[in-house]
Amino acid sequence: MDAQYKPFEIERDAQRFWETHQCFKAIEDASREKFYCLSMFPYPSGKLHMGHVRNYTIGDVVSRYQRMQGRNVMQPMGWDAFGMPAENAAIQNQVPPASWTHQNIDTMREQLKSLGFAYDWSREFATCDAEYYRWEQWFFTKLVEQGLVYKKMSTVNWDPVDQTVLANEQVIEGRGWRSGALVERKEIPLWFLKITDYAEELLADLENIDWPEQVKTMQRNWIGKSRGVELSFDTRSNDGTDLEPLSVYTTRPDTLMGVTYMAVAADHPLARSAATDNPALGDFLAECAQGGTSEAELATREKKGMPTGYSALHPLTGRELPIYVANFVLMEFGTGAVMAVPAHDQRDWEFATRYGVPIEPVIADADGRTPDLTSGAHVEPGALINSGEFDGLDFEAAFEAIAARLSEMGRGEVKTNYRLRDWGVARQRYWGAPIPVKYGPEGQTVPLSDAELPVSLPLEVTVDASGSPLKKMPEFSDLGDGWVRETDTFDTFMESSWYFARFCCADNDSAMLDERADYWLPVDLYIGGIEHAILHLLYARFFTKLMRDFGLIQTDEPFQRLLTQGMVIAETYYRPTANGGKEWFNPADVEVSRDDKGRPLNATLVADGQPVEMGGIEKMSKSKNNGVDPQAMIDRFGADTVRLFMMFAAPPEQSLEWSDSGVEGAHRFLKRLWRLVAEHLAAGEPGRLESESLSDEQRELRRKTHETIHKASDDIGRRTTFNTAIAAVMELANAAGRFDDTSTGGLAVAREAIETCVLLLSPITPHVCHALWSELGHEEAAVDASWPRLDESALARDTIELVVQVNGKLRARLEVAADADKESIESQAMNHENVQRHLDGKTVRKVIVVPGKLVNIVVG
RNA sequence: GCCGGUGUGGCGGAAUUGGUAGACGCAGCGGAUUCAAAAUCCGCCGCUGUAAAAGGCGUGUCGGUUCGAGUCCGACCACCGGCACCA
Repeated sequence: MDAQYKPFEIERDAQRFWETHQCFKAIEDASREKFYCLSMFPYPSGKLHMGHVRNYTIGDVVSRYQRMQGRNVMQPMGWDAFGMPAENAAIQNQVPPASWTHQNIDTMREQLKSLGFAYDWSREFATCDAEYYRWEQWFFTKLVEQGLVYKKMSTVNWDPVDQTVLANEQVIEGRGWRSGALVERKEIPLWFLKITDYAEELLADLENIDWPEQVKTMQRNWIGKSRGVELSFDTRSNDGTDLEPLSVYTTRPDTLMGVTYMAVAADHPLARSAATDNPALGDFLAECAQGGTSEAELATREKKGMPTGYSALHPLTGRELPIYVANFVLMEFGTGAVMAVPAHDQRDWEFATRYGVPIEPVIADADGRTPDLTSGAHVEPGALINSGEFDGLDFEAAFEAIAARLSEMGRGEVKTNYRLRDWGVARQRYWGAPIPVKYGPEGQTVPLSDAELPVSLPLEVTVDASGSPLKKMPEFSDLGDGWVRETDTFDTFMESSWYFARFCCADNDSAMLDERADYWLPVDLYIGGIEHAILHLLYARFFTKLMRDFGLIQTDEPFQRLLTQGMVIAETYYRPTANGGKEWFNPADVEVSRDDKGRPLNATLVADGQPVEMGGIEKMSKSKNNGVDPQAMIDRFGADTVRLFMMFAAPPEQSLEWSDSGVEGAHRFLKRLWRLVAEHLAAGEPGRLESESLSDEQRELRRKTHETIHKASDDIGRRTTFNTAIAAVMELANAAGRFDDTSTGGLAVAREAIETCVLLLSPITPHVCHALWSELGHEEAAVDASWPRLDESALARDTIELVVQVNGKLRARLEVAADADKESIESQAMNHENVQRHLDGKTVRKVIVVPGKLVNIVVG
């Protein structure tokens, strides 16, 4: 064989082989166990970035591993092709979003192919294809018929200069990112999907899926199930006339006697009514309507309020309570009003302290005393005080007693509440799937019939910064006879909520899904960024249940197992600029000098030799100019090296720091592996492996081989810690390299070790393993080889090493027979010279023997 | 602000169920090979200490549980992800 590792030839040949033999075309076969492996499909933003490479390498490693386990594997790929960046590019470069998107797809498809991923490309689609989104439109009309869709007023970010709706991302410090104008909150009618109808099932079914606990916890908290009481307060205007009762929800009815004021949202009807003859309040409401709608912005805003002059009557005492407007109460949330108990809620406490509202404790502290409220609220539940007949009751009893009293009076009921809100799916944008609805001359709202579908998006458009182009295209929106089309498009989360199902039967042009979906679903392993832990993953779960209830599929959950991969990060370098900003330099253009211990001293720009500042390690991004181009790395080292480095440098869930020298190390290992095989083949023909009559050295290498099979199988199959699997294979390769027994028996043991290395690595570095497997004389291609089988008998040992501790500190190591009994281990440990030194003059109080591990002698 | 996470040598990380802290790799240092360099191979490599041992210290900080804590508990600090129109 060629003594030199030539990655480019090898990779070209392997990829050609897989393509000619259609190795990765997945065919439904009820007699075989299926494995559906899916990585989150990319948004075609231009070029592949390192985050994609990491995501798709993980998926490919698992797919190829499962294939070697004998499973019928399906790994598809497609494009999440609708979204804002295409519109932004269109505004900047005067390119229609469709052609920009398709060009990007072509570029990125080529890049994916150069990485050798085992995709079934026959299932590929882009979500901007009408053949895809027509089914989404069709399904939406069915949901309308089912009563799972409705239209209601909702708040959006309004740019008063560009006259357009802005995404939260486009609101920077309360201003429009293009116009710089102060953003206003504006109410417009929008389409909603009733995800809240499924809140309970979305919560309960988390028990049945194999997801990271942290993701499940985030989803649970997002759904936010709580048990509380909904109650109403009578209200009066400042002149004493009765108004509509004010309804609130509380999870702490036990604190009811401590309510000292009420707070309503700025857009609550009560607030609006109070503002009609109160200009100062009107100004405050206008101030509250400024800025973005995002919860992060609202929650970090300075908490402000103003009295309405109206009052509420306490349902039990009849006491008059002032009603405030507060900028932290949201109309979207619950009833848009809260009862405030400043003694036992920190936010209420801060508000009351600021505005001089009374703070009255009604819950005792842990010692049963009146809590100290000088520096904050006392939020822990406890026994009631200052609450009349309810005094002394604990949280549970008080909850029930007060709820029962309110219920008797017809003023309130126990209620289960969810934090989850319905899903607003309408966007006032062009580059998305048109919402299939029309409006009649008498104000009718009618979902389109099957015959009227699909509503194709017109592709030749001029996009500018002022609103949706569809609104300005009568040829699209005007249907004649006074009928007009809806010009809003779907949230792009709609497309990504069911694409995994469409991959099962992407070629069906007469139905959304067919029985093939039931063969492949659920996805056995789904891989993607942790940033999708809530929204995308929750919407996809919801959509799955909708499709199930409509009879399209049978599965309850889309993704049985989930792997959330970490970010790819890299060092940043900059120079301060004259205007106080920073000019960022790409790590590829910077050289770092180090001291004699390898610590970085300083960095210089290669181009001019002048120093640059080190800005710390950050997520790879355009803004910090610290992105490393995957293509440049593939062109330099080959795909296998890039894949190996990405899998080796960190476990998949953690962030991965890019390191050029780490990549070189990975490349070096592949060269060494190549040479290992070449030298082994040159050493002669191995004989038969006689596992019963091996020398000690042969037995030791063979044990290492099978220990490695054991570890790598567990690491890849169960733990998905590819880094430790690779480390184990490196150890085995190092051991095989040191092994210089060239007898026919020795060569047989070496052959087994080397073939094991090649097979265990083949999911990770498939090209080089394809070539090496063939060099090792196998007719069958590596891609069709089975995963190595573990021989338990090869793991047996005669002696094992134990450590001896004295008071928990390591003092000696012992080599003992594997079957040694406790007494002999204890006496060997006691008699060890160094142990004796530490026992000298002390009394042995206890000896702990952990079989196979250690002995701890406790002395005093 | 709220929800979730992370923190171990000069660096990436390993230690899977409470039981040897630092596997594997990178960087660095020393040597071999070479006319020389690259490549390759061999050795050393937490801090401190010693002639060499022994020993002491050490997993963000402070405290606790335990024969034994990177791992469990409490408080704190720093950083990261998400917060419903970025995808």
